[in-house]
Amino acid sequence: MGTISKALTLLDTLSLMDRDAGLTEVAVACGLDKATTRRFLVELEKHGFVEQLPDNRKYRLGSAPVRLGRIREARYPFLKTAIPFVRQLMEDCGETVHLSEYSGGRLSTVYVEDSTKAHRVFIAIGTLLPFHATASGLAFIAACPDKDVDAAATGPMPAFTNYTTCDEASFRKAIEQTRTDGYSINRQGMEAGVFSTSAAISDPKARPIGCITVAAPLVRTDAARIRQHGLAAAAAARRISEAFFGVDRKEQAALQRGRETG
Amino acid sequence: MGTISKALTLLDTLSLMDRDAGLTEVAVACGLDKATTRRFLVELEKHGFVEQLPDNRKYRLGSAPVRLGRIREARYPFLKTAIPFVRQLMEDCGETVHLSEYSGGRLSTVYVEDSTKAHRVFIAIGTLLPFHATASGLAFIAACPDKDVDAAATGPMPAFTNYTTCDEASFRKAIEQTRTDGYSINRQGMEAGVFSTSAAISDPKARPIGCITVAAPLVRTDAARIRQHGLAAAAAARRISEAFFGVDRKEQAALQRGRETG
DNA sequence: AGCACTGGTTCATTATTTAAACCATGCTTA
DNA sequence: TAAGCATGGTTTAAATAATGAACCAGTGCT
Repeated sequence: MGTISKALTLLDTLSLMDRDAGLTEVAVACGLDKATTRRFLVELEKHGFVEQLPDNRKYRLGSAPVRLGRIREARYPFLKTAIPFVRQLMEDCGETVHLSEYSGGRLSTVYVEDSTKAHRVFIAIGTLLPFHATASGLAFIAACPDKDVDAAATGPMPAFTNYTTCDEASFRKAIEQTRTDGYSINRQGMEAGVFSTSAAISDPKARPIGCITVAAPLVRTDAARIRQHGLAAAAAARRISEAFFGVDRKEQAALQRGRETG
Repeated sequence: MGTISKALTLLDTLSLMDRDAGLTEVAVACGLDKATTRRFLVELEKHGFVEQLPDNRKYRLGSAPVRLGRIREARYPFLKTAIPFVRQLMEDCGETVHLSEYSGGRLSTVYVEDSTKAHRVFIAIGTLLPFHATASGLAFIAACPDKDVDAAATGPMPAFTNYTTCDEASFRKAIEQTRTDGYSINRQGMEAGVFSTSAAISDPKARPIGCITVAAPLVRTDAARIRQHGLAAAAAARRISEAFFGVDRKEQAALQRGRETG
């Protein structure tokens, strides 16, 4: 593995830790040598991707990503575009809705709109969504070309609960179902007591870029309601796609013009 | 320079380009070999920091930073805390107000609240703010220990306009003035026709972490008004600091408790 | 067809990264 | 108070990965 990959993996691991971490702690979490870890941390810190607290010398995620993230959002406002629809879907369903984006080979949660109900599902931003064990993953993969389905189907499928689908046949069946329905369903595959439905958000060439997912406590769901959530999610996904790629095209054109004349 | 630094510099250059760039374009912009550049881009893409458009093979900033940025903000909500005060300051002054953060050895703009006036100052998110040529940089450095002032004072000071202060003596004088006033002033040092005032936002141990800056067209300013903006900025900075480090401490404590008991 | 550009790849050379052993310091405990 | 131990941080020869000149292949233009 290249050095850059290692460093970015370190950054990733650090970002998934739920508190500031010491040097050795980071080292063991990444399976790297202490000296190496430190060199990485120092270099990452120089660019603001990591910061070391002056008080206790612990490390944490720095603020450079928020700057870059803002730049990206300013040019390619996926979140900005999607958030209103996420909120709307949450209000329509009354359940926690989350938005995920595909990036770096993985699907991860980038925004959550919490249900206002007392009994609700909690999801942390940054959560990774395995393809086989979540509604989001299923919806995403189902929207991909068959070769990606095959890759996912033949990869490892760790079980997170007793309900996780871990064999290829069931997985492929779920994909088929998702493709015919237009939305995916996952029943307690990732977390016990949670029932999710999801729909992929795709670009104009039908390449998926992320998905929008409704996560409800099992006790509040039945087949009819799930179907309702699923259809609502699919509709929201379609609307986000239109809004996003609509404005994007216009903006691209405007930028282009600006560049050519100025 | 280490490989990681080079890669992050590439990422940085890419983020500062105002459109998607081809391989060779990126390579020359970074002063790297084409092969190296490509290796970097591929590795960065694997982690979502860069994405290659399938249509024209051009590269652009990826979405991983927005995920990491969201994680950071969820834990350490600097923007979330500061934005209301930025907005308030904009309304009070009627001028564009921007918020900057120190990270990776540089001060950069992370948020902008545009004035509602037709004739106003425009600032792009991600803009780098040199210490000697901007009100923000001055405010920040003035809030640092003397050794940092010395480092900045003896470094190179490129001129951006005819008004930029480029000599050590004037720079030090400006720092002194800033320290006594509690806010900094910069008159056309970065851009002709722009007059800015800024105040540093510091942590409880008086270490600055960023600043808040009012940028007005020269024609709308006079000494009294500038002073007014400066004092307002200083007050806003203080309030942000209180709000931020107030909630932060509480959250830290809550997290700590959660960790210990669970 | 030929040219001038792209994006992308190869491979011997070269430089960086690695990790074991090391030091220094602060905290806990005997 | 002193010893022990965990922590952050540093050094080194050995191992590994980065480098870049030369290369191929595709595309659009003359």
